[in-house]
Amino acid sequence: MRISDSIERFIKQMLGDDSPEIELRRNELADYFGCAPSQINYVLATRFSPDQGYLTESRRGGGGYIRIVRIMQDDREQLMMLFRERIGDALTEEDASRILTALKERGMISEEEGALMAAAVSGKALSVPVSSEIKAALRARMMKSMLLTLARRHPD
Amino acid sequence: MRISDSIERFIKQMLGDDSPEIELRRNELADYFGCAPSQINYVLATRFSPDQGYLTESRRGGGGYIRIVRIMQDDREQLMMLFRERIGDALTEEDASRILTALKERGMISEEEGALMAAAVSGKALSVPVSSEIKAALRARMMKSMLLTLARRHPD
DNA sequence: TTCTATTGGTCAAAGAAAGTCAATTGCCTT
DNA sequence: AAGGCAATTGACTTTCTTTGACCAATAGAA
Repeated sequence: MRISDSIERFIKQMLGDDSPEIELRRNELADYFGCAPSQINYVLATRFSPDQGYLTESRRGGGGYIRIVRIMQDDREQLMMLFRERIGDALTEEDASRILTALKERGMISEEEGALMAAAVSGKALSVPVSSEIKAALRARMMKSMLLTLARRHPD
Repeated sequence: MRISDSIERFIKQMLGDDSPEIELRRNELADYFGCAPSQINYVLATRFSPDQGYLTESRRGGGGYIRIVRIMQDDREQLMMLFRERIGDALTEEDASRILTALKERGMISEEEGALMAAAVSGKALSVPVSSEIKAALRARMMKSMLLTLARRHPD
């Protein structure tokens, strides 16, 4: 069996019912599975990506760690739907605005949160010399990242 | 557990209750935590800098001390200061994170808003093929845009 | 006033993680 | 058998922390 799959299973077990988030040492884990440390990053990238409903943060240096957060099931399903069907890999400012309005109407985000998110993806904020394709990709990533972050503490 | 974090917590606890300023002996503290005295300076530099809302003065020689003062400024003024002096045309992820921590500590933004903003400027959200200079410029613009949005709810 | 013990400051090096990326390997599929 | 995608590895990089050697200032003693 593939090591990556074992690591994936192991992490998902740790993330079991009770704890929606865990912290681990990259080197320890790699040691435990007898693989290269960078393989942990590979597993994280391929199986715990934002698009799959997970957030990861990390810190280097002494006392470093990797934290993995799983978004709640309910939120997750709704978000995945939203990600797949409305956001995808690119987003215009208008689309972003429409999505935010819809979320506000459904009471999923507050007025303030919506305003902040709109500010973040606004044309003004993104007025740097990059192509509009890249801007659209940026908006998509930012929206997903922000929505996941909110979902983390929004256990509906 | 990182010693620097313990020292940080310890100091913030002393500052927390009622006194907006405290005085401490560098050597005593280092002794207490069993670390090199210069580590106290490290903690001060990385966690109690002016843009994090703290001022420090000190005196050497017999009866020497380090004084740490939490500076409380008018919210709006604080935002403008950040705007002008702290955020220029470029911002690293770490700088952004420090600013957000400071804003949270002063109660100017909520935990959620901070997380939202951090998510927006995070490396993951910005992982599109553009140079790091452009990313830094983006972060600066986004932070300004979001801070302006916040400023609207802090009328004089 | 000068000397000295007592503080704190600075800076660079070493240590401790984690991240990145490209080369290789292995496993299907055709 | 060949091509392609997924997995694995390791060399190199970046970031954060800890330590120690050496420097600077100050109060008090001589």
